[in-house]
Amino acid sequence: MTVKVRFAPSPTGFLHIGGVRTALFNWLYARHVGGEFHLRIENTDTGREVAEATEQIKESLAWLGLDWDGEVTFQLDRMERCQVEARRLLEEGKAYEDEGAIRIRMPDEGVTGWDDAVRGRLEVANDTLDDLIILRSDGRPTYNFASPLEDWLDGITHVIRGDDHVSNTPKQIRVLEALGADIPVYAHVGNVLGTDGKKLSKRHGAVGVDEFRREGYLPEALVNYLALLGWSYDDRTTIMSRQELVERFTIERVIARPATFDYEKLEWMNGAYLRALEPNAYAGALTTFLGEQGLDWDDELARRTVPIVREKLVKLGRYPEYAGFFFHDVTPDAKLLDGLVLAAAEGAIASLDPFETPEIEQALRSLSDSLGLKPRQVFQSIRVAVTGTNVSPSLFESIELLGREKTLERLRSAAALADA
RNA sequence: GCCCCCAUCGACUAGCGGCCCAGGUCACAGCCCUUUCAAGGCUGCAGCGCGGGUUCGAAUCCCGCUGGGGGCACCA
Repeated sequence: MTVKVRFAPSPTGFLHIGGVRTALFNWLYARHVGGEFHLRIENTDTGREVAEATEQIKESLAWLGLDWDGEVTFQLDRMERCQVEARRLLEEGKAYEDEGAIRIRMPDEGVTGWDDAVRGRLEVANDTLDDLIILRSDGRPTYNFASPLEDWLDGITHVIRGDDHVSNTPKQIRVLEALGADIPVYAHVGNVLGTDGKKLSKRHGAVGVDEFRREGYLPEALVNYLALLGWSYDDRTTIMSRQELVERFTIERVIARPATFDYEKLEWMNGAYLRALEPNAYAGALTTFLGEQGLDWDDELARRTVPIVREKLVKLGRYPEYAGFFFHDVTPDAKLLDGLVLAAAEGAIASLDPFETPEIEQALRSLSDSLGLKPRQVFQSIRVAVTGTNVSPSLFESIELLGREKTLERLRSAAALADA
């Protein structure tokens, strides 16, 4: 039997990082076993802006590389089928009418249980189960009816979802039984928590996927990081490619406990991925990112900054402030400038030939000797003058790339600033 | 209030009765490299929530407590 899983977000907002983790686990499992991963939009509640949210969700998944099989389905499209099935249950005596709505009968004695793939045996006393409304008086199905019904129609074999659905599961199992459907395997993963220990939600700031994209995270890094939230391969492996993740992912190694999302570790991992990129791929990611940021910076120049920038950047979002001086004028802080040093530096490198890193370095080093100053004192003033900040990429290489003309120009105007 | 789930360093986790006076990663601290630094290298700090059992032996099994999370709609 082919494994079929689904990711079923409701289109009430943008895709959250917690939801993405759920989608990822489903996707990894499907790809691992060679099964299918379906995307279903649970829009039973005819909310506004459904289309926009749906597009956003699809775009986020696509960006992360979580491709789905077949067409995206919408719960709303199966409303009629839900009504047909509800009437059938009515006729079979498994459901009854109540104030215009239809309720399904739940057993009063015994327990409803299942073998959860991550939690083991779970059971709930049936007397805690109310007769669930499956069809509202206006004819629309409720979530706990439509969702399992669709799982059945789609032939879903494994339901991998968040912790918060545990209490829905016995209800859905009873619905499925009444329908005469097979019960899928359920796997309930611990929720992703914010730094405050609360379940991640819209109110927690930058948790939307598009937000991470805007900040310059690589999808590979985000995927790798998320995979490690509630799952692990062994006791020492941290960095894993998408392919390795697919090869190694099993539900058996998913744990039940909730996990706190840690931005710092994500940043570290993103930096690791960035540094591992081939220069060409790095340049591609960078220019694409800058384009998405609406920064109309010269692609060719951006490509040339890659070698001197890649070692230190943790996320692309830091690039504009770290390397922006290559693309626009700077306004250095006069307090950090030494007019004498700058004037001397201008003279020291004005006529260098070739105007390249080794020559520049040599010239500036002998300058600090002749001025009787420590290299850092000299270099720091020049750095501020040329890059506009005291934190920048390697100074000599930056000067080479910036070029003679611009460098001299900046040294000159900074010197003027310093004297003033 | 009722129901359910969870519980190892600050965070993510390994551990499925002896290999653990608990291993890895992030963070943090110190040192090194060095033209700054957000990078790199090395070293270090830090944990089995508490109390009872079971067992020759428990982070690992059982019970209770505490703590945290989730759910109790004609929401999804």
